[in-house]
Formats: sequence, structure tokens, C-alpha cells
Amino acid sequence: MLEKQTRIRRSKARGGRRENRVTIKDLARDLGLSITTISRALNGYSDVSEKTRLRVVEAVRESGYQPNRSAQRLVTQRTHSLGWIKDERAGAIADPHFVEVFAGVLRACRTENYDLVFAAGHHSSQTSAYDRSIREHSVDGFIVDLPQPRDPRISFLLDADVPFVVHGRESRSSQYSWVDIDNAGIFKALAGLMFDNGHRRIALVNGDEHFAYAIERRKGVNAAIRQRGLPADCVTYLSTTHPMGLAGYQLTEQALADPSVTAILYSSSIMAMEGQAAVSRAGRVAGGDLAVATMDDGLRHVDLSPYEDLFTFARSPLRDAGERLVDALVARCERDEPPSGKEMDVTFHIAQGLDSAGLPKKWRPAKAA
Amino acid sequence: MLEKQTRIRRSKARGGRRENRVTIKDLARDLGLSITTISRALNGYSDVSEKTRLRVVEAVRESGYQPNRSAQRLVTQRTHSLGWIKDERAGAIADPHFVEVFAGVLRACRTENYDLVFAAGHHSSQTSAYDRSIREHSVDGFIVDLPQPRDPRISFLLDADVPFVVHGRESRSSQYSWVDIDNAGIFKALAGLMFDNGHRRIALVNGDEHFAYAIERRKGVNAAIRQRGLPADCVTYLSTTHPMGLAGYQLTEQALADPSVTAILYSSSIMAMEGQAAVSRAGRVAGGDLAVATMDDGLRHVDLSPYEDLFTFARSPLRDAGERLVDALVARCERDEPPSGKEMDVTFHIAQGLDSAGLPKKWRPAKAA
DNA sequence: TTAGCCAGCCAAAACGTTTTGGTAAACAGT
DNA sequence: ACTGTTTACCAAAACGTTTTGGCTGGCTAA
Repeated sequence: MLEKQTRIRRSKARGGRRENRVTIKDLARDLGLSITTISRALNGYSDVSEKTRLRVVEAVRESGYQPNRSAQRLVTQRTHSLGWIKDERAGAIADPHFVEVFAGVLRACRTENYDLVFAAGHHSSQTSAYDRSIREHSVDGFIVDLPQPRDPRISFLLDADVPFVVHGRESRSSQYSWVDIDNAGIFKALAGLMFDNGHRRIALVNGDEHFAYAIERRKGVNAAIRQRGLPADCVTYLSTTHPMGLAGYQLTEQALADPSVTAILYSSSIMAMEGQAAVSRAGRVAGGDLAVATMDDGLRHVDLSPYEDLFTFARSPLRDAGERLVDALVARCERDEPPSGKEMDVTFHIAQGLDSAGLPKKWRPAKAA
Repeated sequence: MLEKQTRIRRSKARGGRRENRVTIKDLARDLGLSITTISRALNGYSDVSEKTRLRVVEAVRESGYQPNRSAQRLVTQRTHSLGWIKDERAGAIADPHFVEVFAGVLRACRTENYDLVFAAGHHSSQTSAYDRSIREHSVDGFIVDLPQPRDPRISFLLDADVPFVVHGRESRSSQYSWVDIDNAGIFKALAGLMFDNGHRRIALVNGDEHFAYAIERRKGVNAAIRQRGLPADCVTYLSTTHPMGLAGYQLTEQALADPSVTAILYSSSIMAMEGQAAVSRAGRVAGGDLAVATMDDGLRHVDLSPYEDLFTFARSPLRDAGERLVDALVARCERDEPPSGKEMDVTFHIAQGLDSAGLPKKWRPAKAA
């Protein structure tokens, strides 16, 4: 016998999960109130008597009622979730810097009671991932990280007029919310400390200069030079597109190939640590005949304690930045606040015994401009 | 003048985001068709003529219509998203093993077109995080990883009768879907190889034996002993609750404190690598007078190439496991398939020149039981 | 007493889909 | 010509909330 073949779905089959969850309707029936009143009681409206509100709250507690998010989403046009589409270049999600920000974001999402929808998108298909997500209405706003100078994702999101927050900044930073540090100012200060202690040949071991943060850092170092009227060649610029693995060692090796280099400024404490093998190998000593300063992002799974007194640190925990990101984004999604930028605090932690030029042993803390 | 104080919400303020998205209603109007027909055309029902379907598809294409997920969620009772509530013990999301699984999960989510809702929950509050998520209806199913022998999260989820998949296994593995490797079999095989090559004192550097996987691995080693009638003290058991950082070095140091140990079996390639410093320090040589075997999880950000010919590896990429997890979970959510378990393939990669006892230099590959 | 106000409640509409249960027209078989 | 089947469509209900725009009855002020 042939099956009749009408109304057969090609795709999704409807599963038969048993749903006997308690809805607002059940509560209304049980309490002899209207749905409206239940809803308004729970949402803090003032036109519900205190007595009734307590009855409702009690009923909610004992029934375990939790409003159905899907229904809320539909009617409020809010999803109560945030999207983060991470560029999945090699190692991106393994990068300890990312992990640190991620941890902060997760924590803040929990306290703000937002869901985080995380995805990894290939670079080329990224705007389409945003596009789809927006048209589907699946999140209220996005987190964008590691912007490039004029980042196409940001162009797209600005155009789509959808809330987002950037970890970092690029050219259009007045048009969106961002959380960042004063990269230029910090590196200007660190390089300045070195110059002011008599160093005349230093190396900058920078991150990937395709990204805005690294460009700013280089600019900061340049500013320190110009401010003092020093020659351009007093800095050896080094950078890497692969900040994990061997970069710290190799770039340090390159930096020390010129024996007149007396100070190295690192863009990350991981590279600074990795570089120590090359320092020893070159017969140099950090905190002895070599000054080392580095940006410290407060990576909790990297143990810097052996270097606490040998390196100078500019410290600004990325985890805090992660939390701020969520706060800023939620402010924008929920209360429609105008774009705002936040420069995270930086504390300077000055190495002892670091001077190679007979100048005062202690660097004075600097205030990032 | 006093403000009238009626109907003031305490919490959420409704934002005024401009919504001019195209809905199914717009399409229906424009095409002169009913909403039903549009919906059915798009969902692959056979009661729409091919001609009409093409018109619909074309209109969708040019209008950029994307069904509103919130509405779909409400009516279908499906969210098309998966939840992963990760225990946020120290270093959990920084662990390279996790990162690898995560990468696989993300990739599979993209191909399956599922959203991943990721959260970090403190151990104590975990079941309540699941509970809330379930009652809110915010995901279709959960990923659970690193089970303990009788894991309370699994108890809870079984009880809640909600789809989930476990990376790993514990006592009740017939009741849920899981993806795992044959931990006992693999470690039985590796230890067996060592014994069969004449080693009589070996060390097991295991992971955290609070977790099922590590317990299984120890059992596997024990089985190898029993099978050969060897004395129990031919294995030194070592394990750590902090597999990152110094554990590899320290445990190796401990293992080699007994100079009669001629082989070390590691639970992770990271520990094996970290242990090399201690090996050198003890004046021993991996692949020379010390046999080293390790589980290799295919961590892509760990460069094992220096050890390719010195260590023996049992290899099973965690990324693949991540992809399987999603496949298994989607099968369960979408098609309500019964629980199924999957043991991932393992390939053995045998070190050369590893024998310290004058026995054949090549180990023969073993089939994990 | 009466108008006005306020506190406290509610019915119904709306959000944007999917699904149910049809109908009308065309076609086929007798 | 009549009956049944098939094709191609559709109106309305449903999903579970929030919000709008009421209404009622009691209190206050004149």
C-alpha cells in the first residue's frame, strides 16, 4: 500500500517533549486574579496592592514559576542575551588574553542575568554572521573585540544601527561604546621612563600591528621619542602576528642582536617571560644590565611572581575590562544610553634595580596621560 | 508640582529601538498569498506548488526576510540553541583541553546552525543554574563535561528529563548520550606496552582523580598489571588537582625520585612536556633510558613536534569530540533519538628507540580494547 | 451631596510565527 | 453526470507573555 504523501515536512520533525510547565495562566487561575495582575505584580508596577503582590510572589515561589523567555522575547522585542562573534583566526580562543576577557564577560553576564551567545566566525564570513543574527533577532547587542584600524565589522554594525560595544577603539570611537586602555599613553610613559633613566637604545616587542591597540602602542613610543627630541633609531621596532608560542623568544633574540640595546618594552607579559630564555642565552640579565618593562594584563594563569622585582609593569586586568564591556553594552541595550567610552585604570609597578646607566635606581610612577 | 505616581515600573525600561524589519505578514501581502502559504513554502511542505514556492523564495531573497526566532521559539517550543554551563573552577576555561573541545563545539554549532549559550557557574550553584535555564526554556539541551563518578549535574538533568550530552561518562552512562574515549582501554594498552617491553617500575602521572576519566585511566593501568600477574608496587601513582602550571615538572620529579623507574605514563601531553625539564635535571633521557608515553588530545596550540620520535602517543583529538558532542545533542533534541554513546577513535603512535631493556625497539601498535 | 481622584483590578490586543482543519477547483474513473 | 481524489490554497487558533486602555468602588474636598 502506498503511503499518502501530503503535508510531509522536508526538514525539522517536531519532537514530542512533554511540557507541563506552569504558566502565568495557571497562576492567575489558582489565585483568582487576572493574567495582567500577575504580570504587573511581578514586574514591579505600582498598581498592584502590596497584599496581592505578596500573594503572587508566594505562589511563584512555591510553584517554581519562571516566565517563558521565548514569550517575553517576542512581546518585548528584547532577548536578554548578548552576542560575541569571535574571529576564529589561529589560536584566538586559546589566547590567554582572550580567556581573561571572556572570564570577565561571563561573570558580568551572570550578575546582569544576561545570556551570552558565543560563536566563532571565519573572518571572511563575519559580517554575514552579524547580519543573520540581527535579522533573526537573536541577541540584543554585540561584543566586538580586537578592532583593526577601520574595522569592517564596526562599519557594518554602525550601519545596522544595532547596539554594540568594542573592546578597544578605532577611528570612529565617538560613535559607539568602547572599553579600552590608553595604549599610547601607557607606552609613551613606559618608554619615557626608560629614556629618562638614560637608556638610548631600546626595543619595542609589540603585538600584531594589524590591530589598533598595537598601532597605538607604537605611536606612544614614538611620542616619547619626539617629546625628548631623540633620534628615531633609538628604538628597534619588532612585532609579531603570532603572539603565542615562540614569538617572545625570537623577538627578544632579535632585539638583543644589537648589543647596545639596554631596555626592552614588551606588549605582553607572556612575551616578556618567554623572552627570558633568550635574555639569559645572550648573557644578559633582566633587572641587571637589561631593563624590562611590559604591559601586564593580569592574566591569572600566568605566574609573574618570579619577575615581580625584575620587570616594570603597567597593569590593567583584562578581566575587569570584560566586566565593563557587559555593563556598557547592557546600558546601551536596556536603557538606550548614548555611546560612552571608558579607559580602564592602569597601575604602574616599578622594578627595582633596573637602571643600567647609573641614574636613580627607582623609576618614579607615571600617570598615563 | 508632584509627579503622579501611577504605573511606574521599577525595573526594565522599554527602549525605543526602531524596528522596521520585514515579517511574514509583509511577504504575504506583497505576494498576495496567505501567511500560511508563505510559512509552508519556506518549511518545505508539499502542499505548495513549485511555482508559488519559487515566488516566495525569490521574495525572501530580495527582501532579506529572516523569520523571527523569538516567534518561532514560542510556537515550536524549540530554541535552536544549546547550553553549556561550565564549572568555573580555577583555570577551567583557560585549560587547553577545554579550549580544544570548545573549538569543536563552536564549529559544529555553526554547521548545525545552533546558537551556543555559554555560561560559567560556580560549582555550588550549578544545578540551580540548570534549573533556571530549564524553567526559562532558554535552551533545547545541555553539554556537560568532566563528569565526576556520580555527578550531581547529571542526576539533576536526568531527573528533569531534559536532553543533554556528556563529554565523558560516569556510572549511569546508559541513560544519556555521551562522547568519550576508552580511557581504561587506552591506559591498559599503554601500560601493557611498557610491561611487555620489560619495564618493571613505571609511574602514572594522572590527571585529577576526582574526575571519572582519571579514575578510569588508573583502572586501566591496574588491569594491565593484573593481566600479567605483576606486583602492585610496579606502578607509582601520581596525580594532581592542578594539571596546569607546575604539576608536570613536580610530578615527574617525584616519579624519578625512585631511580628504578624506567617509564612514565602521562595523562596529558602538556604534563609530559613540562616534565622534560625534570627529566633532564635527573640526568635521564626520554627515548633513551626513560620510556615516555602520553595521551595526546591533539591540542593545536601545543607544539609536540620536538617529541614526536621520543614519546609514544595515544592520540584522539578533542576537537573531534567537541563536534560529536553537538551532533549527538542535536540528534537528541531535534529527532528525539534515544541516548547513544560514542567512543572516539584513538590512534597509537609508537616512539622509536624507546626500550631500556634490550627488547624489540619498536612497540607494536595496539588496538584499544 | 457631588465631582474628582485614586487605588486596584481586568479584558483584549499585540508580538510573529507554526499548525490545524478546513475549502474550492481541477481532475480522474466509472 | 456523478463521485472521489488530489492539488493548492487559506482563516483562525495557538504559543505565553506584556501593554493598553479601560472600569469600579471608595475616599476626599467643596
